[in-house]
Amino acid sequence: MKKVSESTVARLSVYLRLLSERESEGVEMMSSGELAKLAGATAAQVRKDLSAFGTFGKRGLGYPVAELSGVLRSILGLERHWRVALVGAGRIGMALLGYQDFRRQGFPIVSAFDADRTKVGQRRHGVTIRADAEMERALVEEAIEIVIVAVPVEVAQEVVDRVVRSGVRAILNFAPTKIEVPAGVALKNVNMALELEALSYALSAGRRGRRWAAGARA
Amino acid sequence: MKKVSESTVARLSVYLRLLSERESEGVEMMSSGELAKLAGATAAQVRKDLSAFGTFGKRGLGYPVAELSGVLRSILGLERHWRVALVGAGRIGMALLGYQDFRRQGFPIVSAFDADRTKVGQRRHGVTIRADAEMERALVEEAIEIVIVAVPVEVAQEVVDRVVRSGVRAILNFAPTKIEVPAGVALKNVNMALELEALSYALSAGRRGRRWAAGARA
DNA sequence: GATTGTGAATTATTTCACAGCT
DNA sequence: AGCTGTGAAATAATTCACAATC
Repeated sequence: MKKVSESTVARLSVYLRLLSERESEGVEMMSSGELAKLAGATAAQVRKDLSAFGTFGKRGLGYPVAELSGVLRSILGLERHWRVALVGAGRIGMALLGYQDFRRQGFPIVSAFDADRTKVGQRRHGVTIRADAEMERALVEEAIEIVIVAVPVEVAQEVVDRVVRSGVRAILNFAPTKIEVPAGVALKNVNMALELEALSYALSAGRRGRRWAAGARA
Repeated sequence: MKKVSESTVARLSVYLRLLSERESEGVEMMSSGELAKLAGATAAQVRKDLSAFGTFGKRGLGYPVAELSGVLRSILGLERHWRVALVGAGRIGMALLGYQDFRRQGFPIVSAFDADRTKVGQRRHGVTIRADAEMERALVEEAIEIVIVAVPVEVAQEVVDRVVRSGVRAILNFAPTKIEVPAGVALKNVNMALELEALSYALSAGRRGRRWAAGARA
């Protein structure tokens, strides 16, 4: 089994989305070229990405759409649901709580916590917000597997440390700050400020007449 | 002027945040090593990143914090405010409207649009939501420079096309789909589903005993 | 003595190109 | 004939290592 880069994993998600669409349209086979075109990649890249996990295509024909969807779903661990908890029920947290797509895609938010007394006890989208102090116990008892951290920058690292100590091994962080996690814990960041700044750079660099990469990391 | 990769630009944002913090604490000089440690990079990388834009350090001493902050702010185009509009006032869009940090960081959302009749006319966080049909004209008249697209996947490309035709050259897309923009238009994506799937992959791969990159793209 | 700036070396990622199936 | 799977080649990103400078 080869080592797999983060960009490869990101592309697999994209491929899966496209394959699922086509599958529901009744398409049965798809070539690496077609898939690449839709995904904004090259045919060779599609094949290399897949080749890290096995050989799924039929030479001369392409890939069986339904089968490959299944394989990708399995590789990405999307055949099951993951129990997700939310820490921090501010504006972003609340919006995520209401975002039904997460549930549909296999990431139901089953618990939510906040340090703000006035928020505790409120029920939102089927989840009752509980006190921050109850977090550790609940994460363990409810077998939470992924935690979404949407707390202010100042407390983000501290909250992550507590989450990690509770045995959670996957964290999605929305706080715009560098978070440290021990090896064996997966961390992903969503940093909107960073993306806006990259746009600001592109606009400024453009005006200065410098060429820049119009980034398309999906 | 060397070409600058997207990851370099992302790191510049991180450096700037750290430098600003230290600056407010009264720190005057900082070495590439210190900065790297805080940023989760290497000293050489910090120096390489900066060297693409000029030479700002003093050998034997490090970098003057205040000066370098200023330089980075200038490089990233953060010395000015950018006029931002929001298209799509659903859960995510509304949350972004209320997110005061954007305003504070120089990205005030000055206009918002939605196709939903019932939302039009509502005032939220100082911005009145207007009809989708008014978008093109408003983007031009109000000299909007960055548009945040938070509409459903099905209409995202279409909305982006309209935005681009209105002369906007920077787009932050929240719809989890591949968006095409012409050269000269900067596009950044925030795709929470993708990040969750990467976490799912990491958890699954971990269980399978495969090593994986616990990605820390900030 | 410490730290920068930067070519050279290394490592990672992407693309090429073609033998091998269907 | 068409398309995959994959080594080899090309390109990109990162790290090394050291002369230059403060």
